Amino acid sequence: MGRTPCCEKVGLKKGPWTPEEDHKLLAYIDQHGHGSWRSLPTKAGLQRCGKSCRLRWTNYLRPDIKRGKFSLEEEQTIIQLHALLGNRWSAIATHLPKRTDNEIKNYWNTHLKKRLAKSGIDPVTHKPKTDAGILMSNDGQSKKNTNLSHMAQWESARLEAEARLVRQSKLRWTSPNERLSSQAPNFSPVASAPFINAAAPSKPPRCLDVLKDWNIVWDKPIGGGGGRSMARLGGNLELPRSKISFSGNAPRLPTTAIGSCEDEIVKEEGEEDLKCLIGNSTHLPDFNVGMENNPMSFASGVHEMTILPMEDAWTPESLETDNDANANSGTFVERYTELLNNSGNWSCPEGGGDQSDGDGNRSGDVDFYEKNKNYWNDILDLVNYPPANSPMSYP
DNA sequence: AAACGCAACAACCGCAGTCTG
DNA sequence: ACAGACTGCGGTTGTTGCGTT
Repeated sequence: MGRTPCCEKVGLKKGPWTPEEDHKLLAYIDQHGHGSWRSLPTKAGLQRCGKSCRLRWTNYLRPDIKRGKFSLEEEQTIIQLHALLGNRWSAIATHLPKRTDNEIKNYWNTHLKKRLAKSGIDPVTHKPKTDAGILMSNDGQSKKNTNLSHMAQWESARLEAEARLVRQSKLRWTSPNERLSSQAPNFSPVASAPFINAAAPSKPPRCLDVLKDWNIVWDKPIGGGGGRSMARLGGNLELPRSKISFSGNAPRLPTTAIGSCEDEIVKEEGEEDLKCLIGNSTHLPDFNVGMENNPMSFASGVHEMTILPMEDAWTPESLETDNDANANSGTFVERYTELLNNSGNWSCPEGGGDQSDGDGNRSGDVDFYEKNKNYWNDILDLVNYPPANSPMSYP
């Protein structure tokens, strides 16, 4: 289907906005609201197309925009969310109050991406560059290869999950009941989806579906290989694992160790922190999904996965102790920063601190779970109770 | 002081999804 | 159901300012 241009290009001004133009636009919107962007320029006396006005307003003139240097917390959030969401700037922006997607995108492209690259981390995949052997320790080539391989698998799982998410997201919103459910106050769409309500009417699920999908996909071992021996991702994280019965064609990936931040060589300012952040960014929770007993089998991916009542994923104590009380307190950044600060035992470990052997036998399982449980409870709170309109909770 | 290169940021472009008549 | 309008989004480009030579 052909599209007409958004506006008549002839005679319209392009390029940087002048203060006079800004003033006109501000004054008009202040008085009338923006209404239809197409008709706005004419009404406001601007020789601009509506799209240009909208962008100027959205990215620059809006009163609720914070400008200036990004804080460390904001940088952390961007990196973490970028690892999680990729170049979904609008989604990332919803968790950075008063920052626009355009600003975040620019900051990423001009600052963070370069810093990651200098740290030997591929800013696209958030994994060590393949030529970054120097970043690895002397533990041996096999470990290096394993780590890199696992990171690649992780990324593959992530992409796979996102692709399926996109394909199937529409299916989630087809029935009137679903639409009604989505209107429940203080519930993100994912949290208020009808199947969730049916399964757990009093509590939203504890899991961002993408995260769940990643874990489920990633968690399932392939071809034996010792099974799901390690859940340590990026840093020194190992997580309690779930057992999932696939009835469909969910992708199966091997599970091995992944690199930690222990092997850094580059030590420029901020880079160590960045590497650790990346390590954390791939720390995804594992959910005790309990598929064996769930009548809704894993037919084909995200859609089915979202059926699961995620209360099952956590211990009763975790449900009782941390979530509801804290679910909506504090901004995402505040809580995320606190989260990072409180997760030092895996965020950038000295010497790696591998919690698992290669055969899937782990020492200190319970302790580790107890230590990290709150971390993941918190992070799930963050994704389950996003700011209004947050795509973290589904479009 | 001028020229050049680079970084940072604003703005544009075009695609895709949604809305509406 | 369809077409056009509208909007959101991400990639890319253009401009500007600053530092270096």
